[in-house]
Parts: sequence; C-alpha cells; structure tokens
Amino acid sequence: MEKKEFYLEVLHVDKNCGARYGILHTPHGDVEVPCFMPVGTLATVKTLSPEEIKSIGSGIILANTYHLHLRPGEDIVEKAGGVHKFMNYDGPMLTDSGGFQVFSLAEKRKIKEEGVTFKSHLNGDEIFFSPEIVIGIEEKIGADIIMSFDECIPYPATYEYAKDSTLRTLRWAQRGKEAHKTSQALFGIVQGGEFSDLRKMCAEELVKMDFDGYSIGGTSIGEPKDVCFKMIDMAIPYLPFDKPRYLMGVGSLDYILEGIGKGIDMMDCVLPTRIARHGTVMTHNGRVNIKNAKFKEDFTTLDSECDCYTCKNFTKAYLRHLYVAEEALGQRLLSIHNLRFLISIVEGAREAIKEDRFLEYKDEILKKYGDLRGF
RNA sequence: GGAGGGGUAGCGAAGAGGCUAAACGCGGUUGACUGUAAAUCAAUUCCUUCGGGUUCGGCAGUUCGAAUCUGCCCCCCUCCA
Repeated sequence: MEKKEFYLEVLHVDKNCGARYGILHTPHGDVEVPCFMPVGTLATVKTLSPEEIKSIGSGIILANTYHLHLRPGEDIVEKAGGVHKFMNYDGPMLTDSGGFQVFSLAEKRKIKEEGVTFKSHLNGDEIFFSPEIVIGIEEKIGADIIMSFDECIPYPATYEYAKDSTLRTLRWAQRGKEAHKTSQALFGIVQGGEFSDLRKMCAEELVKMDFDGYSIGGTSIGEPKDVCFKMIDMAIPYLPFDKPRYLMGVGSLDYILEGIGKGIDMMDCVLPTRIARHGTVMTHNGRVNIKNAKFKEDFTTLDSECDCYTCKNFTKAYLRHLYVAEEALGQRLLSIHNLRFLISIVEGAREAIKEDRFLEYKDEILKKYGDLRGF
C-alpha cells in the first residue's frame, strides 16, 4: 500500500438524532456509511464467491488475524500479494486483530502484560500474540483497515477486572500504534465493560493517541440489549466527529438500527451468514426456518419484497430441499439472502438519514419486522 | 433334504430374567446462533383425555416378574447336498 488515502467524509447528520451519512475512502474504493460488513474470517465470506459478495451490495468485508495466522499463515498471504489478491477480492477490507479470540477462546489462552499465549484450537501449538506481533501480521495480510490488539472483556465482569483489562488494552493500543509501519488505517478499540467512567477514559486516551478510526468493543457477547446500547452511549461523546466509528459484533436488525441512530458508521456480525448456514433466514415476513416441514411444498419465493438472487430465482420448497439434502448451494443461497436483506435495510437507513427521517425509518422497520428483533 | 445364524421402535443396531418404553447411530420434528473452535449445538421422536395404556415375528407356557427362559408355528440369511 503506497500513499495514505484513507479518510471519512461525513456528508450529512440527521437533524433529529446522531445518525450520519458519509463516504469512507479506502485504497480499495469508497464505502457508503453507515454500513454492515459481512464477516469473512478465513479470507472468505463462508460459502460466497467475491462476485456474490459484491452482488449483495456489501461495501467492505472483514477477515481475522488469528485465524489467518493459523492457516494459511500471513507469509503465504503476503507472498500471494496480500489478502485482496489472495482471495481475488478487490474491495475494501478490514482485519480484526484476534482480540475477540482472547474472549471466545478464553479456555485456550493466557493473558500477560506482554501479550496473549494461545493454544491453537487446531493442533495445540503455542501461539504468542503481542500488540506488535499482531500489527506485523496484519501488515502482511494487507487489509485496508487493521485493528489494534485488545481484550474483548467478557460480560459480566467486575469493575476491577474491567479496569485492569481496559488499561492493558490501552497500553497495547499504544504499543501497536508505535509498531505500525504501513499506511493501512489503524483503529483503536474502546473497552471498559459496562462502566461509564472506564469507557470514557478509554475513549479519551485512545483519541489522544490519534487513531484513524475507533471501535466500540466488548459488545454483542451475551449482555442484555440495554447494556449494549448504554455501552455505545458511554463512548460516542468522546469520539471525534470526523473519524469512523465501528461497533463490533453487531448484529441483528434492532441493534444495527440503534447503533446507526447513535452515530455508528460501521458494524459487522457473523449472524446473517451463520444462521443462513444453519437454515434460518430473515425476511420481510419475519424469521423463517427453511428446515420446517411446512415448506415442503411451498413453491413461493422466500421473500417477495427482496431483490436478491435467491429470492428472484428459487422457491422455498427448493431451498428446503437443498438444505435438507445438505447441498452446499442451499447454504450459499440462504447466505446471499440474509446478507442482502440486512444490507438493504442499511441502504434504506442511509437514504433516510440524508432526508432527516432516520428515526421514522427506524420505527417503521422495527414495527414492520418486530419479530426479527433479538436475532 | 441337511447344518448353522437371525427376526428389537420409521431404518440400522445394542440388550440375554426385575435398575428397560427399551443404549447408540441414522432418519423425522422443533429450537438456538451476535468483532466465526460453528455446514455447529440443543431438545424431542410408541399411544395418551398425562391417570395411564400397549410394545421387542406369532401363539401358548414357566416365573412374584419375560425383549430376555421353554414349546410349537411363521419368515429371512449363509453353507452343504
């Protein structure tokens, strides 16, 4: 990556709430925000080709540092010419740092000041991740945006635990920033658990370090909805207006809309792709489990209001057949639908923000798809 | 014709007198999934008015008690003629 060409252009803020519309400029193209980012942990949005990823209107996707380090290894990705060339995807990309794996693989790691020692979930190998090492791996992978190494604090956590962890995450952020050599955009991650003073402190300290963007982490890990929403409120006031704000691990329809209303620009979640692979889809008629026997002879489309490839071409009976027969196409078609469904809702949100009617839009969507809440 | 082996829930397959409405797998049904250890996991799967009722090829026995023991019958498989 040559010259720095990463910045957020905020074009409009809804007059009635914090929601904002803008363009995120990256070396691999512009992304309209707010946006939802499909998760492609192993340099693939599971079951989808790069063409399909683009066809669902996705502006940016993520991959994961921990998982790509384990296989194929960042050196191979680098030799391939970077992750974009490796996976033949030329759109904007972001790599998560492995901070989430500090949480999700808690039984297989030890945290120390220097960094985290993991026992590989694949073969038990010892893997050491320090903030500097993580940045080095992310530089080799070569995404447009890279994340600082952090600890995603579990919920619930005591104040003492959250404080110690957050202070360490801040030290790691500083160390990672100092180690960072490329022009890739580097984001800091606001932790602090559910404690407002810690969230505030963390946000303020990160802003002092001057990152290219800021994430709100430690969300969507099993905490009640109102706690998650408060965590967003605790950080947003301290984040700079002109830098992108990324709410990590969110998610479902209601969380996404709530985040957007509070001024979040980017979100990601495995939910739409995971539940699709497990047979569940979000539709304009509510939640549908394609496995259900009632769809055996249902020759109507999945969602008549959806413009995705799946809904334009296939019936529920066929999708159910594919799923039940464990044909890979079934999971792929359902993944296409779920991502397109969610992304089209976010597209609608962007249009609404431009016209200062985001709050009405949000109410309308939540009222219409009320039973999609809590996904 | 002779010699063996076997028939257990939708299917496959354990069980060899009470702890067995019957392990386990598949299939069926339902549900969960939030910076992906996840094409994974969980529940349920004889009938029931939830009191109970009826089951392990069939019938008849032995026993306080039988899928399990005995007799006869029916069916399937393998080998030999």
